[in-house]
Amino acid sequence: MTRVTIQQVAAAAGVSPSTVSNLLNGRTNRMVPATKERIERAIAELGYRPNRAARQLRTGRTQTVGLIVPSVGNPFWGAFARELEVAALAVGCNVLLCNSERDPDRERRYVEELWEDGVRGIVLCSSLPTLDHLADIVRRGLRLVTFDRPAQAGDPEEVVSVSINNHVGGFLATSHLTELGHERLTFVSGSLAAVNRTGRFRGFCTALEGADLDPAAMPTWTAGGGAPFGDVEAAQVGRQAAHDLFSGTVEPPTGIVAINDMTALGFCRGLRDQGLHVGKDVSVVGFDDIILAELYDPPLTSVRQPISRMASLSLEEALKEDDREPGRSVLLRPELVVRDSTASPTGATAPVVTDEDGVLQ
Amino acid sequence: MTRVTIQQVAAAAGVSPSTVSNLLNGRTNRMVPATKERIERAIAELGYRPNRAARQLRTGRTQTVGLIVPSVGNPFWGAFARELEVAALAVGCNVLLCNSERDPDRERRYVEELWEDGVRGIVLCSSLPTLDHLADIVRRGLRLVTFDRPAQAGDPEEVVSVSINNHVGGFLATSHLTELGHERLTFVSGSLAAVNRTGRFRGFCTALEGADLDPAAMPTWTAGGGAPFGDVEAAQVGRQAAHDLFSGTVEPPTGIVAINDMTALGFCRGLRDQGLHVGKDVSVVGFDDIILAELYDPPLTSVRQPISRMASLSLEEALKEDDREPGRSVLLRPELVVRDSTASPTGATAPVVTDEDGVLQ
DNA sequence: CGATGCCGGTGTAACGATGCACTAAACTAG
DNA sequence: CTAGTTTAGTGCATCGTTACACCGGCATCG
Repeated sequence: MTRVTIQQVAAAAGVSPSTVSNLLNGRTNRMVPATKERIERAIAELGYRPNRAARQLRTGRTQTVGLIVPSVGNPFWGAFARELEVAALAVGCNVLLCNSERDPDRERRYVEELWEDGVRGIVLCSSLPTLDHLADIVRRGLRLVTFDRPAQAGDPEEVVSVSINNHVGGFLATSHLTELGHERLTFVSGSLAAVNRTGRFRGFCTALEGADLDPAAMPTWTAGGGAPFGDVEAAQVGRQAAHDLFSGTVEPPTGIVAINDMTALGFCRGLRDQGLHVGKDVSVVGFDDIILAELYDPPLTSVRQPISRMASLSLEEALKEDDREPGRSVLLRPELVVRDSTASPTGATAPVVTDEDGVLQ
Repeated sequence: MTRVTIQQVAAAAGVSPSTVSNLLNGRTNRMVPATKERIERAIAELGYRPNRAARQLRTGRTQTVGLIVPSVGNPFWGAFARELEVAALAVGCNVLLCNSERDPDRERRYVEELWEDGVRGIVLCSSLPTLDHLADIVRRGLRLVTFDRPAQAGDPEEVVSVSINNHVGGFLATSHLTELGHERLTFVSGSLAAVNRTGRFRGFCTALEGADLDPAAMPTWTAGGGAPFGDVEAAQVGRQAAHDLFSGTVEPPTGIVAINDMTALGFCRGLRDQGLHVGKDVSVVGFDDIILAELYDPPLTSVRQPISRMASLSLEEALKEDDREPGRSVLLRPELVVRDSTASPTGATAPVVTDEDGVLQ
């Protein structure tokens, strides 16, 4: 019931608390092996566990990293959070999870709070175009890693970013469709001025141009500026898009590139609302390759993010103490996973199916 | 950069640190309004924020609750985590999230760690049949709330539980199918000896009996005892089940009740693998009503858990200080959401069948 | 041989907030 | 007017750990 303190251990081992502390902090070179062993035995026998609060009070440090995601209700972020925790556990860290709901105020509040709580670093999944609202905290020494948001021109240079190459991702998704013969494509995303969105859209345009198609001639769609859709509501965006694009007078597209899988799935749902069939009437490519992409009917073609690798990298950067390499930006290459939601616009050809396990542990 | 301390505030307000502390802890009756105001102004001007570590070291308490879920990679748990955070935020609490991956060791380690870190309470999402591995910690004063796991006979009496009435849920799902005219039903779940599973299965049986059907005569399926499927792999379970049930020599069921939506979706995927159509050839009912149930094609009929309400309740119980009402068990009523994955068994006759005799119960 | 350096380890003052025990002043009652 | 009580606020020890400064003893060296 009463917690064991370092003094009790010291007493039991016949040394001073300082020596126990030295052992605990890896300064074993300052003691003879026999002493080390005595202390270790005492620790084991008494079941001693250092008191974190005391430790933190003294050092100002924690073994915790903060993770701020738009919403763990979104399977992509849930999966990422899980991977980050796995990585953290492996190096004895804790993850403190926060949902920003893409609210800049909330995001800032969380960053401040985490910083005040002395986290070692923060992995921030934000797509805000600027980090101005965090600049001062970063300057004061916060170790910040942005995920899924490549470094931008105006960012504080101390910030490190980890993300996929969105341009390539958008390109892969789009050229897959053009290669299948599609000539009328639409890029579907929420109205959020998200950074990853512009990259993906640029890739979309590049691929179109490569296929001698004019991006400007494509039917376009963006969420109405009004409601700033959250991450869980991403599906709503897609559904709305399908309704708008296929119920108007304008000739609808035959292929869709969605900003993420939730939006893509929502879009598929919207098509169904109107009796249209994904992979036959319309081809849809998603982004992220969440676990549900493969389960969907039809299984969704998607651009996969190497989530596990990205989680380790993010953690690593968030924990780095000194050898700061400011402005470092890690861009990983995404991979297109072709499934059944895409086909030639004739609807006749059956595409290749790549079935891979998406999960690890 | 240097953090503001309570002393600096005290100096600025011309009082002693004790008085500031008194204000901070709501003991405002011990000071004259003018003083209170002066202190408040000083706090605002200096931007003072109490140091949590120091506070915790002194008091032994936190404003944190622990949440242990099988895996936030699973959308159901992701959604729940999000709701709990919303509830916590409203009362100024933090949530420390941990993924147990349904590993009892990991679960125990997390509980211990959280307890040592002084969390105010823990919301544990475990379906383990016994809580013996946590009994001693609970006796030592841990405020433990189990979610999605109704109280069991051998549980420590201090434990409070919040969950839906699984028996009712299983009953609703199943009687929906029998009312549609289905007479051959199978209950699909992983092999985990999860508590919610038995409740749901009992509801399944009750409903069958109510429709004059014999549970024992139903084609059964349970995951092979070997691999203990995790939560993210729940979909695999369903897919496997579909393969087994519809590729053998035994006459397959026309209706399925799955232990949760992920399994249900996996099952649908498995049906598709064999060219069968959900809602036509086979009816499928899921459990949880995750956001993707509605997006699926066809939209999935599912038993909805009132997740938001359950989150507030869980938090409330986890934070309660004194007025313990031991062994309290809150059972909420689930609700059936009928969508397109269920219909009358008019469909064509099913293929031939094999037998994978897993045993239910 | 005295000085120097190193090894193995200890003493102690914090880190920042809390809350009990205490008190000076003001007020109340008899 | 004195004793008792309330009001408004203070002093100080303390939570458990850390890290810097220090120290005695022994080996080495010029």
